[in-house]
Amino acid sequence: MGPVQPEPATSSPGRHRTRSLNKHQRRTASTRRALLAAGRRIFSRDGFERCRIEDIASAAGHTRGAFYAHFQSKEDLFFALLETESSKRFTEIATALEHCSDGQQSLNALREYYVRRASDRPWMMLTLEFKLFALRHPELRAKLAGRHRRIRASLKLDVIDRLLRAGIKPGRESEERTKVALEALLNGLVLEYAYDPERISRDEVSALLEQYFDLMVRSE
Amino acid sequence: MGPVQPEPATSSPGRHRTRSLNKHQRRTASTRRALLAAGRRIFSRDGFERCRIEDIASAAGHTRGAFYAHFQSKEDLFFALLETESSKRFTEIATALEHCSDGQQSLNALREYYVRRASDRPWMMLTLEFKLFALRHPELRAKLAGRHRRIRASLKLDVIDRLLRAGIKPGRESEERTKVALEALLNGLVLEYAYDPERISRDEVSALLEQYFDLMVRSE
Amino acid sequence: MGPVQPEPATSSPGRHRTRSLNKHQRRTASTRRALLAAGRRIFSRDGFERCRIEDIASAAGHTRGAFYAHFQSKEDLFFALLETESSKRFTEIATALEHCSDGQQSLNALREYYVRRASDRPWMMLTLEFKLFALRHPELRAKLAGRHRRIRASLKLDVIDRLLRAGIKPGRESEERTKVALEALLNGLVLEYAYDPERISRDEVSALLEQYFDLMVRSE
Amino acid sequence: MGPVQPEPATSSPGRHRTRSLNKHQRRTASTRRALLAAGRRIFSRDGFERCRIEDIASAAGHTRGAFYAHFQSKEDLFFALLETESSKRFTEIATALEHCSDGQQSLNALREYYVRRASDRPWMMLTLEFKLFALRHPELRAKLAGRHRRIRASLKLDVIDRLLRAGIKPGRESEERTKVALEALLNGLVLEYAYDPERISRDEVSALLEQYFDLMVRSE
DNA sequence: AATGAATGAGGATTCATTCAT
DNA sequence: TATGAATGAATCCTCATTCAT
Repeated sequence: MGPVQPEPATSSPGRHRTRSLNKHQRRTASTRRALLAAGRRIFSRDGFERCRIEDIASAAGHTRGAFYAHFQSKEDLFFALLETESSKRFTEIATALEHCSDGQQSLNALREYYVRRASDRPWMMLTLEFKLFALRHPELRAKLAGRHRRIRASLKLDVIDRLLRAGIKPGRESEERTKVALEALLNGLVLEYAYDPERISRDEVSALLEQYFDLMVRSE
Repeated sequence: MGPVQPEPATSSPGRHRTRSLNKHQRRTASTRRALLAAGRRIFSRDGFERCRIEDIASAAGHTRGAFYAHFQSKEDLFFALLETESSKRFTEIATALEHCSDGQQSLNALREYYVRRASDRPWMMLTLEFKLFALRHPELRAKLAGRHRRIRASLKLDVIDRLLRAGIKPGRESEERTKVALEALLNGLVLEYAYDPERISRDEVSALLEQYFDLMVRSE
Repeated sequence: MGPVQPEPATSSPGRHRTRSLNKHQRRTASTRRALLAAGRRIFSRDGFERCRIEDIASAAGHTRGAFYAHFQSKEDLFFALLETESSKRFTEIATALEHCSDGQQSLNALREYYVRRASDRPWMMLTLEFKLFALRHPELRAKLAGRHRRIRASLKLDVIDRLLRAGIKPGRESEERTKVALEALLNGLVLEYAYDPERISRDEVSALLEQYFDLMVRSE
Repeated sequence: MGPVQPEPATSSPGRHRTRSLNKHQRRTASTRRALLAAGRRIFSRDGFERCRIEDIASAAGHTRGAFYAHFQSKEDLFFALLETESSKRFTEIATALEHCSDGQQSLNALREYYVRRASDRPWMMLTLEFKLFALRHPELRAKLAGRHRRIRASLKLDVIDRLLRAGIKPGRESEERTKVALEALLNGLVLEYAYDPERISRDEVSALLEQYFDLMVRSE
């Protein structure tokens, strides 16, 4: 993706062709992006089984044909979303943490990021969807888990681990356990809030998440 | 058929009919029960959209026809499950609490019940399924919520509310908020455990639940 | 049917059994009658293909089981209806004609009967249904036609032929052609009236039938 | 694809798209036509209830999927047939009448057209089918009648009314009544002929229709 | 004879996917 | 690359018929 960037205009005759290709490429990439965005929205709204490819395509302003020009199958888009969207999130955290000078600041940034994730309902629902998908397609569980692992590995997220290790009460919680627990409450609360917003408010969700983060992470 | 009767004096035609009906009824009830049990299993395994009626029927040892003799549609069975299974759970708690003599005992029973629920994966997955269903069928959300409310109302569960009110740290948490939060973590952890049992163990799940229960409920 | 009538009470011990059987028979016959009546109504309302056996049974105040105790299949009831209802009609005409002393009176009776048939919509629709059935089940057409023929033969309807022969304009129309034409207009008008009663009134239907009868039959 | 073009100057990309669309459109239209033709044939042969969509599709040389790409349901095709076929007939008459110079000629054309309609059995059976459908689906009767009315209105058929008014015996018959009666006999005779061609011949049908037309329409 | 639960074949419809353009 | 018609497998649901009672 990176090295494909063109060196600005050298060969005059090839130039037109190159530009035109770039235009094509740009259009292609934009279609793909649109499909991914639509997939994110429709998958999270309707769920993997229920959503129709036609709906995704038309939400992206295209037709089924465009979909199949970019993705092999419904599943393929689903996995592509896992990849791109997961990367996006992880990059977000990494970027946020890079701007912090000390551990305390980092921990605060992490806490804030954690709480704010609850507001991205589409992504939360999609996350849920990935897990449900894995549960219901045992034969693909390994594949899904593998991708997940690869994504994490490709982004040096050990920063978080180190942070957590620094933050968590010594000897009481493993980082993994902490992450799972936080993830679990986040998932659960978002679902409850989506299910019945009158039963619990957005602010209450935030407060509960903060409280739990502090319980699980803060040293004291 | 006739000579099977030990007391010939009372075998009036009316009685015969009654017995025969009972046999019918017994068979009917047993089939319905089998279908509900199968539905519980298959729904929680495959999800509402993905599961096929045929699978439910044959898991119950019957054919599609039998299914339709008892339920109008997949959705109908789904709602019937919400009803019967929810009732079953609530009755369980109520029964457990009735056997307690004081508040402390009751609180312990509640805590134990809460943690144990994590082991009933089918029911937990089904619960998740109900919520997802409501999210994805907005037109049926009201119906679902209404049923849920009616079920709760029909079982005097204010005991729990009173208990929680007694247990929770004064002024910090409402009972409703407490219940939602506990439900959320339970749902989330069960899902994570189901998704990847190697990432977190059953004991860790229990420990996290106990810890959170104590955080949310115990007065001090 | 005729010789089945019991000789009134001779053998004392058998008597009870005979009576009881008669009761049974009477009830049986009554169920059968009810099913035939219901079949007539439902077939003419919904058509052969569309109507459900359950609807017929419940219209007769019974369940599917009773239906199958009396008829082999849907088709069987249909043919039974052809038989009983056709006989009923033919008997009606025959009876009406028997009470006439001369040809003119008979012709008038016939004319009146013809016009009045338009009011028996169920029977007219059923007649249509028989014809459509034959058209759509070529393999059963012969069977249907055969039954029809046998029914006619069993009732000396040559009276009508003789009458028509006397009435119709000499040398212009065969009796068969006359009968077909009259039947055709009757069927067609009843259908039109049923389809859109605002387009043509019941009185207009009668008037058209009378007019056509006179055209086709009256000598002068 | 490109070099097939004889005139390279005009083959702009826009044009290519237009041609390509036309080919698509042509194929689409042809499939639709084939389905309508097949529907006409199969509906009239088997009836609305009895016929299977698969039979219609394969009679058109396609599969079920193609059917659903063009029509929403069996009913949808049925209504489309009502529309296209009715229009076709009405256009036929209108065209025939346009070529007539005086009233007498027009009346003869009308008479001839009326009698000839009896030979188009598929259309006659379909007409019957529409009426039966309306009778058996009361909730759709208004819709059907509405369509029928709209079709008639869209084709200035008052010519016929004027004609009939000129032809019919003064004061005796309304045009509407005349049309209904003629339609009724036509329907009825076609059905009888289809039911048992040995009972009445095609020539006899024609003769009866001519005779009735003259009775109902001719001034004298 | 009558009930009604259960069967299972049949048919409508949906939708992921292919393919000609 | 993108379109959209067409395919055909998959699945819901209906209903004639059977069968234990």
